[in-house]
Amino acid sequence: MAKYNKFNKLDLNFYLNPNVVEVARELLGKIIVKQEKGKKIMARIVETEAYEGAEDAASHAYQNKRTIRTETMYASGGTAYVYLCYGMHHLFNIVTNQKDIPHAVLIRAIEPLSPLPDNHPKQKRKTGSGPALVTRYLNITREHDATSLLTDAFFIVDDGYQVRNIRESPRIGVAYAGAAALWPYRFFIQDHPHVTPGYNY
DNA sequence: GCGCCGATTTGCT
DNA sequence: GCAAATCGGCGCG
Repeated sequence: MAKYNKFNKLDLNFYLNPNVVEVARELLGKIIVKQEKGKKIMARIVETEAYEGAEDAASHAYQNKRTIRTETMYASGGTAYVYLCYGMHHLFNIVTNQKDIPHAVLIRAIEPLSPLPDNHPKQKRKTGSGPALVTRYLNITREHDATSLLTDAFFIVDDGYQVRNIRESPRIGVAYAGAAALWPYRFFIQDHPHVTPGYNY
């Protein structure tokens, strides 16, 4: 008899994968679950980007650079890396690979699976259709930086959803990164309505 | 519908 | 001082 596998939490082994590009692709279709103060919010991942640490000029950890901000990238796989972008937006990344190898996957867009709270700020774009809108919907802030994704409060599950049309492209907003700016490290579900506007091709 | 630009912290020169 | 893994408001015509 087949085991009923409907909400299978991703485990440490998933996050320790040494190939961060593969992890970025595999995260498409997975569900982020966050439970805090009695509220549960779920969202399906529809767009990601891989950041390949020391060898990647687009990464905060290029050439193994260490700062207060990026120290979290050197944690073990399965850790959340949340940082402030442009002085006002929180961006959520998932650290991968083993400790001291600063690989991470940026969650660029999600499809909301829970209702919006009454106090959700009104916005122009679709809910979750950009990296800062992902953290706004899920209430992810720097308080979650360096926290584990293997707890019961904040984790990712595979519900068996099969992603049909995966597309790839260069990453967004990293034109300064020389040759790395052209690497096909961005993955998204083709024609999904919550992918970053203007980049669904 | 598009392009310009401001917001506002972090990190490097 | 300036640019950054961004977003939304404004002016244009």
